[in-house]
Amino acid sequence: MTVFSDVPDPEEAGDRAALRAALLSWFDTSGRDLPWRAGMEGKRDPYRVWVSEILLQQTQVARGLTYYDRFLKAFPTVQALAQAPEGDVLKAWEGCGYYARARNLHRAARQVAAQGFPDSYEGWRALPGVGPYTAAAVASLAYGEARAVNDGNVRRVLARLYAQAVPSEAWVQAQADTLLDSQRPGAWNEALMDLGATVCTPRSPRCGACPVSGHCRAFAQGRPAAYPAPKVRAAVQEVQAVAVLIGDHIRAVLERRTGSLLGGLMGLPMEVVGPGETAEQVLHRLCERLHAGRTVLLGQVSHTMTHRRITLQVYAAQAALPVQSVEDSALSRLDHKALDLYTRQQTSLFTPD
DNA sequence: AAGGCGGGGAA
DNA sequence: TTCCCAGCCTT
Repeated sequence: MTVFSDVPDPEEAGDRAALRAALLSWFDTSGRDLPWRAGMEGKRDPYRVWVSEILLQQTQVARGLTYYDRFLKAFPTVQALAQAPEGDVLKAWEGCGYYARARNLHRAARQVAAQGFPDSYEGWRALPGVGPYTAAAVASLAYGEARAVNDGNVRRVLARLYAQAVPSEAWVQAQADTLLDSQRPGAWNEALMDLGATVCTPRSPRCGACPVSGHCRAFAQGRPAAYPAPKVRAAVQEVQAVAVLIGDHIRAVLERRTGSLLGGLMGLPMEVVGPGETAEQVLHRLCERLHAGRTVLLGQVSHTMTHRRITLQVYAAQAALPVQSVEDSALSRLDHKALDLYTRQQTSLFTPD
């Protein structure tokens, strides 16, 4: 069937070739200059590419830049990372979130230090913390393997090119595989992601600056921002908790958190207020466990973590327990907020309202 | 297939 | 506020 209008058909082979050429040409002149992109195309340093990809999972590039520099200064090679204690690795990651990334990266570095770097998608995929996206990124960028990445940028760009409101993971991967430029897989993957991050942005895409708007169905429809449809997200859960500060904001009693939430980090002794419980009861339980006495309320802090909003009552207490250096420990933002109350409390003693 | 996992930027 | 960010792992 012949189409007489000038509506683009990005699923046609000739159009795909033109689209590849246009996007790669744009990338060669307008791609981002990022520190982990040093080295020859398709032959980058696997360690640096790997670290950057883990850091950038669910983390914007602007933020990743700071941590990349900090992390590589602390652990310049995979051997240095493998030999470091986990606490040091988490300290370098402190504030970046999703701390399982750091712990998995550390575990994987110990495997790589012993066995060498994998040299294929499948080999990378077997390392902890390396999923389909990261394996494809490292394989294409450091080894020149023809693997298409599928991340949030790729999903959005492809959803718009094909006007697909609800693109499934399988659909995105299939389109990305078909569109991949097998001659320059690394550059192609970066080009698609750069386009998504700088031009084909979520809220207000800059279609006037887009090198492939002529191939885009969403643009032809005049409503690029309608694709993809927003994802349904779980409601934020309210959580009440109680913590005690034994010591001060420099040295305090800290416990290692276990489980999936903030697991591996250190923090103030803390307990959640369960249903049907009062904060007073939880404080009492906490003090019994620590053999602590003489509590005084320091204040309250709140902290939102995507899926839950934590309201924390913080009490100063005294107990015969060893304190640790706050500066040398990896703490969550929530614990730093709680520790900040100590400084405010001291100040207010001298400058009452 | 769905939910959990941090913290912050942009609109 | 809302939505999203170079995703991965567990259930």
